Amino acid sequence: MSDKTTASQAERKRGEGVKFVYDILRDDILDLVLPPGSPIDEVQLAERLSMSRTPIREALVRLAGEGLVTTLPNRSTVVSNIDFLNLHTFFDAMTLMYRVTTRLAAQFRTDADLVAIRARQADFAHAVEAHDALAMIATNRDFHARIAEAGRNPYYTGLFCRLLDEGRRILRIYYSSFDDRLPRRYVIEHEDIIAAIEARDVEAADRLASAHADQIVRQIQDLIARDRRQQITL
Amino acid sequence: MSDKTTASQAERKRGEGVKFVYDILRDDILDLVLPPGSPIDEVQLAERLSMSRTPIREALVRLAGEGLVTTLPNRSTVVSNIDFLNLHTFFDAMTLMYRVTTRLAAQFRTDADLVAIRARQADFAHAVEAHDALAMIATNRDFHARIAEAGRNPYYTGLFCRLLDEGRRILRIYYSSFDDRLPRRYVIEHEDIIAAIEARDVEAADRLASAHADQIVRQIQDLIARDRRQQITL
DNA sequence: TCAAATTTTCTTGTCGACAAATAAAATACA
DNA sequence: TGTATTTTATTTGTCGACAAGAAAATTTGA
Repeated sequence: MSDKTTASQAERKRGEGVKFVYDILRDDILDLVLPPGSPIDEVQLAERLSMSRTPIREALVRLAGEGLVTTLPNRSTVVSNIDFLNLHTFFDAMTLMYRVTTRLAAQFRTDADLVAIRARQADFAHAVEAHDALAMIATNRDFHARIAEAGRNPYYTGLFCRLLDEGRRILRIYYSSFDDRLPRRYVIEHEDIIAAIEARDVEAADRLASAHADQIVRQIQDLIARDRRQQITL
Repeated sequence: MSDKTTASQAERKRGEGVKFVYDILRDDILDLVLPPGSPIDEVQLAERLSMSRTPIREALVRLAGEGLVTTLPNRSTVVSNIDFLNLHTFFDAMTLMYRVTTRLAAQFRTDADLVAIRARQADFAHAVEAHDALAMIATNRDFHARIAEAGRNPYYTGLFCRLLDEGRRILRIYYSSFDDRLPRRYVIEHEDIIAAIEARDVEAADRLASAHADQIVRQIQDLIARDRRQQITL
């Protein structure tokens, strides 16, 4: 389990209990520390975090609302499965949100947005140079989430972040197969997107985001196909 | 408050408590029985529904996840406000989801979907004939939600339903101003959309959904403008 | 030996109670 | 009279406990 759990022994402030459990579980689910299908035992969690079951249940309700966890009535709650059969719906929504949020960012971004976006891009470039696949996944997510924020449509941002998180989970499965050639292309594509947003060029932003999304979708599909071949050869 | 609350005296089955409160609160919020800003007293609710605070809190957490309720730490939870200043983000997302879901429905619908969609349209037409504005809002929502389901992308369906619900709240404010000429146009537009979905004509479905969305957005904007003028004359 | 029925164990959903945090009321002070 | 401070009251967040359901284990019967 996550290392943070051991630090939980320290006394927590009142009203932060739910958020505390929520964050731990969420991280563990997205990092696949808790892989899909893992049962979540309330009692066990309660004594490990040295708190009552009440805040844990509320955190679980919240996670269930985001689809990260599935609650079977009167039976255990488990980490939601990844629906590999219908991944195309995920890719479709992902691509659309990439486009829409980047468009809006080009339209509504402020200078402060640009600064923040560039900071995330720096983090991403750093992760790529360090060949740290996990950090790449996380920083890429933050980069695009920040662009979405600059677009200032909370409905899109909400769905997009959910999709990015789900993507984090999917990529995490195949992260071992990463090579270092493709990511460099991503860095350049990010730079192009930033340039379009800075120039307030909506159409260019749309085109670039679309291409970028296709790129990512293709990579994931390649990783899945490669993985499938490996499983067959074994 | 909702009439259903009185029926709550009857004994409920174990495991349905949360859903019970959730449904009641959700309906009351969307029907503006609980207008934006209304405080929600856990204790009061608990004794009114004759149950403990635990399931009520869990229902509130769920509602907070959907943005229908806002929880101020250590203070009361209130019904979320409608952000009239940023309604354009709502309209934008709404229009996009209308288009995307209708497109996908034209692409993936089954015959069973068509039957179900037609049934919803019948309900809608009935509500229009009866000049029942509230029923119109509800049946219109169900009609489009069913189309979204036929599109088979749960990410889109999820966001779309949220938007439709929020729209239900907004329309509810102005429902008194409805006239009976516009709705008939809606019925015809619905029929056209159904025809496009049946013919699997993706482009036509997109075009019609787009026009339909614009129509609805324009109507809401008109209602708001009219309301504003009335407020000034008063 | 295997299947059906029964018992046991375990987990969840709900409850009532308590303490911290905040809001409201009351008091003191200028 | 109006403002600052203390006191009271209300409401939330958390806790431990209990009972209903479901799964696992056991027994019974063929």
